[in-house]
Amino acid sequence: MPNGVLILFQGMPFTQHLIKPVAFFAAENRSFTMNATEPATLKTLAGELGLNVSTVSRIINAEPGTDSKWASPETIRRVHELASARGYTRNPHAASLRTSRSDLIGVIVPRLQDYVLATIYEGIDAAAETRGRMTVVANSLDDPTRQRSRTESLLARRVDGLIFGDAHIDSPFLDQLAARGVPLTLVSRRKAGHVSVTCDDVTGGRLAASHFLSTGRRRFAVIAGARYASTTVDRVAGFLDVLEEHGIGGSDVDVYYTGFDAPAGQRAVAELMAAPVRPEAVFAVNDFAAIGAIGALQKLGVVVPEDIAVVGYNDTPIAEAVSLTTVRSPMVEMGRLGFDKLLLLLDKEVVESERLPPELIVRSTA
Amino acid sequence: MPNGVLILFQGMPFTQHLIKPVAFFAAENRSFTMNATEPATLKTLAGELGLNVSTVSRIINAEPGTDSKWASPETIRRVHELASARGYTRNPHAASLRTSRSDLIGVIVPRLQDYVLATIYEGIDAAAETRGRMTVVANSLDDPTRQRSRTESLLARRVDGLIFGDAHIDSPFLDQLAARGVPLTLVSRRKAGHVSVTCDDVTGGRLAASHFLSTGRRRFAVIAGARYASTTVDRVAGFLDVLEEHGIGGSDVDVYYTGFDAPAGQRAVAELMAAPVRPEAVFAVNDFAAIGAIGALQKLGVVVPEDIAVVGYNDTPIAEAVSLTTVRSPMVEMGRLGFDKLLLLLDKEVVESERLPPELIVRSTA
DNA sequence: ACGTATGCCGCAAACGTATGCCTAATGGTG
DNA sequence: CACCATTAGGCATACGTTTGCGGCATACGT
Repeated sequence: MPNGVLILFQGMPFTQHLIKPVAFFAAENRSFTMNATEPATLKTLAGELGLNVSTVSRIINAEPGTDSKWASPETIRRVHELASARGYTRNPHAASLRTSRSDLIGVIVPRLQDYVLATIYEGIDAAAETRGRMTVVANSLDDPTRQRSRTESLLARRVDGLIFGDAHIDSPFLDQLAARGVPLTLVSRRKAGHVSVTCDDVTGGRLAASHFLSTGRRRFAVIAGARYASTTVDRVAGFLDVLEEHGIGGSDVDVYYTGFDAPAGQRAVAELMAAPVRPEAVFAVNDFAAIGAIGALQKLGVVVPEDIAVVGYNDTPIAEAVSLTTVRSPMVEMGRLGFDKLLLLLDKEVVESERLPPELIVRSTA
Repeated sequence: MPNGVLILFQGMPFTQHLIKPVAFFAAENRSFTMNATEPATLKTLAGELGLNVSTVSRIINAEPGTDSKWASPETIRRVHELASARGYTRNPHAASLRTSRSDLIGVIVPRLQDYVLATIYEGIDAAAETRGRMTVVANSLDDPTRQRSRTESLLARRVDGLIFGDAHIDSPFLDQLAARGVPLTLVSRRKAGHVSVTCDDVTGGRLAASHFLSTGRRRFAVIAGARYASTTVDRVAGFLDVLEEHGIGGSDVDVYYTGFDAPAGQRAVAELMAAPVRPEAVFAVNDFAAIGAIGALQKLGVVVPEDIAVVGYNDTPIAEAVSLTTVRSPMVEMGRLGFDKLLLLLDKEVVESERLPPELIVRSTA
């Protein structure tokens, strides 16, 4: 048998994904013929090295920086060398069982199909990746029953904490969860009594209104989402505030609570064009609703922005593509911060909510 | 102390999420004062019931249908009753450690921001939910390095199998993975040698071409995505096939490999309008690219479809909103089937790839 | 009456890791 | 030389499940 030959294993049973190509050593009368069909564990490493599992465990878990006083530099080198040669990866289930920490974070969003939430989730996941955590995401569809059931199944998987992107401003669900001691943070939507990272949506609504006023519009419609979302409530409130400050209100502004997607925008247009008097400007609390609205308006022969101006919200790529004037919200950043704050919460630190500033992006629809 | 009083615990330490409200029983001289700060385990249940953990385990794991011969009906009732009273949920880490199965499925997609992949993932997750599995998703951004690293970290978490939505038709990565014995299936994109569930993209391309021909167009452009994606390759191939069958080719059709999103559509238009002669019809292999293209065309004063007709692909909601003619692909179904086939694979069954039929949806852009 | 089948359940050993507590040898100090 | 601190590890247990292998009754067949 040749010395130090590299043998590649193929077509191994599926439980052995983690085995990497392994070098056999056949020296003199002594040869290690470790059972290559078994994935490397602390025990197998320790056995080969003539060490105790506890020693190997401590060496492997030591911070790379800290000069651990648990072993000699030589031993540490040998351990790391063999570990990487055998392709050792810690069994997270065993570790979690021992430590009762899973390093898993659950994320619940209304729907990943929604670009906004998908982007926020990317921010969460990016932050998790840098911190060595993994995330598990679930769609609640904003349905209270599903919110509960998906939450319970994530907890049953022993996630360390939860991030909600689907908070309902009027539901006791999150309060009950917090009372049970579940660490959680909120992103995108806020709710009193919980740590949240949101866009400053009141300001966002104000930006839209101010822009319309500065271009001389006087009659308005708002295409709003669901009433239970703080995003809807705050954006509408900010918008109406500014109008009121300029003495506009009452019959000069109509709010349509339809939804956050393109079809919702179409439905809203169908409604508002049926009203006795047309608005001169439409504020949609979501880009997709805005685009749906614009599509419907154009189909009716309405020219945007000459006849009716439109402003959206979030500044998704599609907004840029169709040249939609919109309010930019920091989606990725909300996700990142939402995750970071949850981590602080898990460390028993005190954490405050945060509202990130929006920015008006003027393009050609308003 | 009152009898059978219901006590609600609030503000418990965060490790105890799973404890549900617990009923204390104080009867005569005997009173269970179980340690309410500890989550229920098989041991605590068994202790309270005077049974052995193995018995409780077998009862709890028995299929609800099968009349297990492991315990008397009365005992089974008592176990289930106490389990639900204590809010018992199995510790999945302990179970996985024992069985070396995690019931976790890893999913890797180019990017969840992409509506198409997000929808496919929803199909996967929906299927997983009905089978009692959980999924973990990661973005690869179609970057080979990230594909590998995200795959390895999912494997390190001991997923039972993987579903890829980002297969590169020319990369050996998946082959290497399969050779290591990792069970996997592909969705959206196919690759020779692996089980995949895709849309019949060749047919989809043919549908688009036939439609253009039937409305009298003779000069074409294709906005294609990345060359490494089978979706690009197949859709373009089907499109060109039909043209060739009608004697069209060569300088009468240009293919622009830009990307799958709206900005890619804009870039492609910038290129194709700079060419010496304009196309009469544009086939975009993705709705978002199509919308980006339409936006760019309109900005240049080109009227769609009179000057240039446009057909997209996938039939996303935004297509309906802007009245885009497109080829519908069964996204959710692809996800579902991709998951189901992986489960079959895990059961060592033989599984075949599948191509689902597309459908042309004619609206007003072509 | 005796052997066997069945119903009902317990014993004990893993799975792989983390961690509190020991120990043995070495080096330094007074 | 006696004593103590440091270095370099080992021992043992617990985390919560699952599962092969019994074991003891009672019922049943001959």
